[in-house]
Amino acid sequence: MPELPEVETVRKQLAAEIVGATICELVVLDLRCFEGPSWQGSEQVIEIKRGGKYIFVVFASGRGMQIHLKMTGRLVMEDFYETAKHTRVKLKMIDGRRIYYWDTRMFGYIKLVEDIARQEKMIRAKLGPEPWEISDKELSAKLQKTGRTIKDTILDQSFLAGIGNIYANDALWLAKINPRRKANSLKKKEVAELRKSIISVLDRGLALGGASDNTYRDFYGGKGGYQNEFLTYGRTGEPCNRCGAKIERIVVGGRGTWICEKCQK
DNA sequence: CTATAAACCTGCTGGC
DNA sequence: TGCCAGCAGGTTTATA
Repeated sequence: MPELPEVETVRKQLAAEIVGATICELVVLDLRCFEGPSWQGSEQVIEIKRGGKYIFVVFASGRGMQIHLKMTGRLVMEDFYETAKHTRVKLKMIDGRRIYYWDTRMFGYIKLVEDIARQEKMIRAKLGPEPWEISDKELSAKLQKTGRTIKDTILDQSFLAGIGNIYANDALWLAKINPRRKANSLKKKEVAELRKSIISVLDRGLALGGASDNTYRDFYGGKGGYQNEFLTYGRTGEPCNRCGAKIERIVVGGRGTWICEKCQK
């Protein structure tokens, strides 16, 4: 699933290809993946930003696009997508190149807005800090305020931005914390370990270009590499990398959760 | 405040 | 081989 490392990988690639370029047409193939007015004229791209799992494409005019890949969205510029079954939106540039928004399940979208700076500000107001923007002390204080499970809490985008199910599972395993623990029961040492672990798995994901467990692909249509290094995610019955006990699948907060019961107390 | 569930969707998998 | 229930999980919205 596109989480922070996957979205950041796409953002970087998108920026490298289209900052400075001009988009002259946007064709909507499925209305469910598009919001906003119909496309008018040409727009030069000046910057591609990211907040949590959101991408913001900034135009010189002040207008722009907010993009969210949700579960199965892909932002790609491979020719294959010109005629692919699930291509939902096409973007054409004056130099002839094309960008496609592809999404099987259509949860994601491209949203065209009049004032992208204002839109970005609005979204950011709802997002918590990214994991490296918060100190152990601040994180401890925030966690003290909630009795929810630690896994639910770190998956909450208004608490911390960017973490999804893959990295949440792996970070908790790395920190040796049971996902069912209440957030306010974590000791300071555990909070520090958790923050370090979250940053560690996100950095690893970033270094490998994300996780392509099933549907995720980068801007060039390629796969990431993190799926080959999952610590727990989806590894039901496989041995724990630390102690060799079997990884078990449980459900926390209604979501699939993988843990080593022996390591994560 | 918290918790749970449904809704949005399609494709894949497991059981029979 | 085919059918169907169940599952995948980011986010919003509704309900308890």
